[in-house]
Amino acid sequence: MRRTNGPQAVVTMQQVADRANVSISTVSFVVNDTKPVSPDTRARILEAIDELGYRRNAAARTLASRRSRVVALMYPFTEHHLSEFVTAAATASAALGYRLILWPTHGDDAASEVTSLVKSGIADGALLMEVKLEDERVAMLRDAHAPFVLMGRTRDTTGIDFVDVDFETTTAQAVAQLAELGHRNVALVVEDNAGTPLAGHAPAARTEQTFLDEAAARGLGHYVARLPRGPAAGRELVDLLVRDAPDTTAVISLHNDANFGLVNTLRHRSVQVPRDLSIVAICAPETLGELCDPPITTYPQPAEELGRQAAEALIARLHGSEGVIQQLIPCARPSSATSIASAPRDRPPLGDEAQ
Amino acid sequence: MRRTNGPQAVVTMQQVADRANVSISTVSFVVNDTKPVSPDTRARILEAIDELGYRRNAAARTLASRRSRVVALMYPFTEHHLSEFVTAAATASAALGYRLILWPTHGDDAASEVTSLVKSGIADGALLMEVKLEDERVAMLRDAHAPFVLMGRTRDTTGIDFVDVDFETTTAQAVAQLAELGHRNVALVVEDNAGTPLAGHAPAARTEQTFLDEAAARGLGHYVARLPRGPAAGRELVDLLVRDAPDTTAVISLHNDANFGLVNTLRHRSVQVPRDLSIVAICAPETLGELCDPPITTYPQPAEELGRQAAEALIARLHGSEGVIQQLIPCARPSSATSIASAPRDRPPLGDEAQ
DNA sequence: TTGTACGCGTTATCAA
DNA sequence: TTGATAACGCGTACAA
Repeated sequence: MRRTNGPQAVVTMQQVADRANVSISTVSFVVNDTKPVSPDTRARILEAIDELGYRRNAAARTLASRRSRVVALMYPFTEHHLSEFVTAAATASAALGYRLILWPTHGDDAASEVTSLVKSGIADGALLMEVKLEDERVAMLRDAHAPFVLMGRTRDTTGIDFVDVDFETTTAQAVAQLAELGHRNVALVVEDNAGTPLAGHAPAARTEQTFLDEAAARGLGHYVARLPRGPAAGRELVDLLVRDAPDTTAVISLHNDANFGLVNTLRHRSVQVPRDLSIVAICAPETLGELCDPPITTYPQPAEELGRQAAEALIARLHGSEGVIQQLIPCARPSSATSIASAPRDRPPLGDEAQ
Repeated sequence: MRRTNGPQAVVTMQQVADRANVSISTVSFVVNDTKPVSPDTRARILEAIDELGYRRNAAARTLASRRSRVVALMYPFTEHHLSEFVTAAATASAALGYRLILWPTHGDDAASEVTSLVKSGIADGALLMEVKLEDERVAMLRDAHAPFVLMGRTRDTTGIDFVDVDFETTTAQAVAQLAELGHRNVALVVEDNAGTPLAGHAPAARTEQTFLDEAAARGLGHYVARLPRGPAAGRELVDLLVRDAPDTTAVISLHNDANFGLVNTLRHRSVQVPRDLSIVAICAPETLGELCDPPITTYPQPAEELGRQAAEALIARLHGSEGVIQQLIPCARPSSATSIASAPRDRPPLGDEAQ
């Protein structure tokens, strides 16, 4: 950190060497543990380091070694909720001697951002958030021979390192769980990102596809609602169900905002959860379901795990590990089942309840 | 970014100079706009830069100029919700040519983290989150002559740059608003961080103090609940009110988790909001209130504003600006008032309602 | 086991 | 308006 002109000066390796009566390279060997050094010179050097408060200068190390020991986290700057996996990634990186730098990008200047990230030498590699099914950043980074790991997946993942939530497995589990409870008509709600910078993001698409496949395989009636973010989503979902899928007896939600409005609106319409309608949230923040009334059964997002594994994968790659790293992490099983129950018998269609 | 051994090589200033038939210094003058250069040599240089895809090397710039153009965001790594102001700070920094690096710290090794941040030269300055009333990081950074700006405030702010939410003004406004509606017994709920890494954090303490002062000045009965985070907080709050402050007719909440459980529990007890009890949330995420049922009137947190101003203040300081920067940002006024109303007349004490 | 010396890619000072 | 050149602090090949 730059100091305002004060008494403090930068302590250099040379000063440590002078104080310990050795050469600068010997200090380097000790500090980096790159060559054997006799016990007592090592001790003298460590003592000098301690007395002087010496720390290696990051820029000089980077310049000389051609490695910055920094990884960048690229994400669209419209994404406000940098949640737990950011911290997890930063913490894991720190544990491995790396630092995490935030790299917010506009949707439309991602190209130049990638270029400047790559060419400036600021970071050794990148973690990519909010990955789209077709993501231009991937080709750019690969062309630049820049190591990167996706937190997410593109459509074609051939030869690409990624760590992602296993939406497929989680969705299939949720559908199976509901089917076993006798539900015959299930609905899915996902975020609609069309027209936003997140358009084309993968989680909703993958979940929807798996949902349709699983429902079809089990002969279930199915309905998919795509709704924009925001507090109104839950109410809109109920309106859609009433109009287009009134026989629905179970809802799977990949739409965090909708959960609150959903249970609240159902209550106002005297639809009892889970007696009349089962609800299960997938890949939601762990505590979100408990804030609803009634609490919503949740397959919690593996946020910490995903952030940590992504950082560790990238750093392993930076350290020369070979082989493609492709890690899918399913959401944990719900810890409670308050909002799911057996399918109701002879329940009237949604919208026909006594109001 | 380091490249895996590939065809791409680092393009240096010297290569640009060679191609444009000028000296390396002239390239530097153009690139940094530090000295006037004749129009056509400038044009030749820019062309060469473009053709070669040249970018300044960050480490070399840092080493030579002794400025990294990086600012660090220090925060306790237990804080999972890096919300909007982190992105705001990162975006604002980027707009000014700086990068933001995440610096998660344990509670107990903050000392060594500060030291390494300062001495490594990785960052030019730091933004401090989750500031405590007595924060050891402040003295350390000042002793190291390292520029920093608090996102928050210590108890004694003499000569310290900070940007903070104006909890005092916001709290006073909320109390005044309720008093004008005739409320005579008001309660405050804040997060209890005793025993957590956030113990001693300032917002709760400042809000509580202002609340007590304002209530006393207006002759209002008052009650303060300090509750740990978590989904159970709202229910516990109601229990406390029933037991210790049953005449309360209005609640001010600086406890985001509690809001949901509060309205839900009141509903179950047939206490109507706002007819029987008014609720107002202060410094909460803008959309949080709308997710409750009924929606909670909210003084929204100035997250984006705070993050941006903090980053800009720090960078201004790095650019040599003089004078202490102390910026207090009040929360905006609520955009709706669905959960506040005139004080009820002759309402029975909480707990005595028909269940 | 330790020391010498060069190079990393810039910035900045001084001269031309 | 341009150019030469000395730092900046460290890593590392090579020499001793």
